[in-house]
Amino acid sequence: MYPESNVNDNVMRGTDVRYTLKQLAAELNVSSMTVSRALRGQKGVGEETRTRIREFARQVQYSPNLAARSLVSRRSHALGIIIPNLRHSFWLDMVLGVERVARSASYHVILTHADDDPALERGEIITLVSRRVDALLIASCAPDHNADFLREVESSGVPVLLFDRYGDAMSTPGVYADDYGGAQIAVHHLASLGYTRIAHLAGDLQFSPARDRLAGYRDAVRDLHRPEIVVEAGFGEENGYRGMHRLLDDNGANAVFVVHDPSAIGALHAALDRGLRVPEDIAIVGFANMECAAHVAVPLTTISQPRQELGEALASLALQRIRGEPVAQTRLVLPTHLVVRRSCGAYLLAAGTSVSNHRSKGEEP
Amino acid sequence: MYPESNVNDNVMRGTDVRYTLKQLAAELNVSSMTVSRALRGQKGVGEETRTRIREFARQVQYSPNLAARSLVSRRSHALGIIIPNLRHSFWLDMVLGVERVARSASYHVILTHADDDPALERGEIITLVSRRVDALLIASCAPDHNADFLREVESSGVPVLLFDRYGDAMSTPGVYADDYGGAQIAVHHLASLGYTRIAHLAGDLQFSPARDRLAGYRDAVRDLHRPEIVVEAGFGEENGYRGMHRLLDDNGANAVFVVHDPSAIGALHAALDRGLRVPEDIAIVGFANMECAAHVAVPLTTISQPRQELGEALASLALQRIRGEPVAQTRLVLPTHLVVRRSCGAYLLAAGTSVSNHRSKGEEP
DNA sequence: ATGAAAGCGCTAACAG
DNA sequence: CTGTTAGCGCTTTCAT
Repeated sequence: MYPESNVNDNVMRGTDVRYTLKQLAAELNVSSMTVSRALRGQKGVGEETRTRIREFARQVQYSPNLAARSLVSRRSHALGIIIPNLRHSFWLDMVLGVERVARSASYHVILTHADDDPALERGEIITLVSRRVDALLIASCAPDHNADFLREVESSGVPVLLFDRYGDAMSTPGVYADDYGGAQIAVHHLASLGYTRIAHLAGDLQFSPARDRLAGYRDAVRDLHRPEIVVEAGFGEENGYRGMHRLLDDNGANAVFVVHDPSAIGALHAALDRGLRVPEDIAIVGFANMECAAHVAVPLTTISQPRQELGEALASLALQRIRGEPVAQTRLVLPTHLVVRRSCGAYLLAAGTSVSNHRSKGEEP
Repeated sequence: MYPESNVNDNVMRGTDVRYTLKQLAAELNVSSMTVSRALRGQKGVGEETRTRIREFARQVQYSPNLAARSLVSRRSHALGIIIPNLRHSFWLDMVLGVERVARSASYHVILTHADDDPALERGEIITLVSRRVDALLIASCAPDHNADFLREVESSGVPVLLFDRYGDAMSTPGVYADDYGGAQIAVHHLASLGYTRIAHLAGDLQFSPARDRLAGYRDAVRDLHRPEIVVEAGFGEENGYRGMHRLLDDNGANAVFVVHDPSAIGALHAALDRGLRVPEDIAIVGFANMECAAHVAVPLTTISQPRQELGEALASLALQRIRGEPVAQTRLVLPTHLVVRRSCGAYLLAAGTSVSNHRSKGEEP
C-alpha cells in the first residue's frame, strides 16, 4: 500500500452520469454535509467554500435527488391538487393561483385530475398520498363517493383541503366561491331590469354549488315576491338546451338565471331555435364567466368567481395547516360578481351605449 | 433480560400514523422482503401468505413511500410533461392522451406548465429532473431558449421528447401534427370553393408550427398559380384583429387562411367591424379546432389536429426510449384534417343544406 | 418460498 | 465552521 493512495477511490463516479452529494464532496475534499449545507443555503459554511462548492455543482450540473431528500426530511415540499377534469379553465385558473402562492413558499404543486371519474380520482388520491404530498387539495368529482376515504387520508396526517364543492358529511376545511350570493346578485340584477317572471335552470343537485345557487335564487325571488320557477336541467350544453325547451314549454318566464355558462349557452340556443330573441323575448344570465360566454351569439351576462384568488386562498390555507398554524376559519367563502354583457338586456336600457362591440365594458381585460 | 422479550420491540409503531414495510412485517411475523414481494405482486410468496399480507395492508391503509421506492429502484415510474401554458385545451387534450398510455403501462404523469415564461420553464425542467422522471416531454414556450439545457438533460441520461414545436438546432425525437399538410388542405379547400385571392395571416415565426403552416400555404398557392399574400399577424385574438385590418387595407383578398383559431376569431371580428360579411365578402379558415371556434358569431371552418393521438404517440415514444428499445423514426408527424363550418362559405354551395344549426355536420361530437 | 445484508442519496443530530 | 454517525423506507442481491 502506497502512503499516497487516495482513500476516496471507492467513491469515484461509476457509469452513472449523475453526481451525488458524496461524489461532489469527494472531488472537493469536503464532507457531504458541507456540500449539502452550501447548496441549500444553510449557514455554517465559509463564504469561500460555499462559492467553490456552488460553482463546481453548477459546472457538473448537480441535481439533488428529491426522493432522497424527502425520504429523510419527511417533507416532500409539494402540494398535491386534484381537480375534476382538465376541460374547464376555471380549475386551471385556480391552479395558477395555487402555484403562485406555493412558489413564493418554495413549494411545488403536483397537479392531477380525475377525468370526472370517481374511481380514477381515488387512484389519484392514493398516488398523491404515496408521493407523500404535504397537503392534498381536492375538488372531488363525486364529493360523497370518496368522502370517507379522504377522512382517512386526513387522519393519517395529511391535511386535506376541499374547494369549490363540499360533501354532505364533510366538515373539512376548504375554500369556496359565494354561490349563494352570486345567485342572488343575478336574480336582483334581472329584477332591477324589470323582469317579473324570473326562472332558474338548476344544475345537478349532488354538487353543492348547484344547491347553493338554487338556494340563492329561491331566497331572492321570495324576497322580491316573484314566482319561483325552477327546472332541474343539469350541467352542460345539452342539458341546458333541453332544460330550456322544457321551461319554455310550460311557463311564462321572461328571464332565466342558469346555473352554469355551458348550460346557459345551451339554453340560449334553445331560445334562438324557437325563434325567440334574446334578451328581448327572454333574458339569460349564466354563472362562471367562462371564456366562450363572451363569444357566443348573444354575449352572456354572467356571474364571475375570483378564480386565481380562490386558488391563492386555498394554497395559503394549506400552507398554514402544514406549518401547524391554527386556521381562523375552516371554510373560506370568496365573493362573486356580476359581468354584464348583452343577454340580460341591460344594454337595451343604457341609452346611447354603442352595441357594435362584441364585448361589453363589464368584462375583464 | 427476560428470555421471552420481543426482539421486535424496536420496530413498534411510534407516533407516526403511517405504517412502513418493516412495521407491517413485524406485525405479520414475516420479513419485510416478503411483504414487499406480496404487495407488488412479485412471485416467490405463498398464496396464503400473500392474501394475509394484502388483507392486513389494506386494513391498516398501508401506502408505500414512492420516494423510498424510487430511490432504491432508480426508476420513478413517472413521465414528466411540460406544456407552455394551461390556457389552451389543445395541450390538455394531449396530456389526456399521454396519461392514457402512461396509465396502461402503470406510469404516472407529472404535469407542469411554463406559464409562457422561459425562465419558469427552465425551473420546471430542473424540478422534473430532480424528481428523476424517467422521461421528459416538453413543448417549449421558447424552443431555442432552453435548447442547450435540454440537450444537457438528455445527455445526463433522461430521454427528452419534444412535441408540437421543434427548435432550430434541436434534433431531438418528437411528435408533431402535420402543420404543413394542414395548411395545404386549408388552401386547397378555399380554392375548390372558387376563391382566387387567398391570403395568409401568419403567426409568430419563432415557432415551428407557424413556419410550417406558412410554408404549406406558400407551396399550395404556388401550385395553384394563385398570388401569395402574407401578413405576419402573430398569435392571439388581438394580433389577428390587427393583422386582418392590415390585410384588408392593402389587398384584394377574398379568402384568408389564418394560422390559429384565436387569430382567426380576431380576424373575423375585424372583418365584421368593417361591415364585411363572412363568408360572402371574405372567407376565413382557422387552425386548431378550438372549442370556441364553433361558438363564434360565424362558426369557423378550421384544421383539426388529432390531439389525444398526438399525446398517445408521444407517450409511446417515451416509453420505448425508457425501455431502451430502438425508436424507428425519431420525428413522428400525425395527419391533420379539415372541419367545415360556415366561415369558409362551403354551405353557400351546398344547396338544400339547412343553415339554422349553430353547428356544422363536420364537427366531432 | 423466505430472509439477511447492504445500500440508494440525502439530511438531522450531534460532535469537535 | 466542518465532519461523523445514523438512518429515512424501500428493493436488490445473495443465501437458505
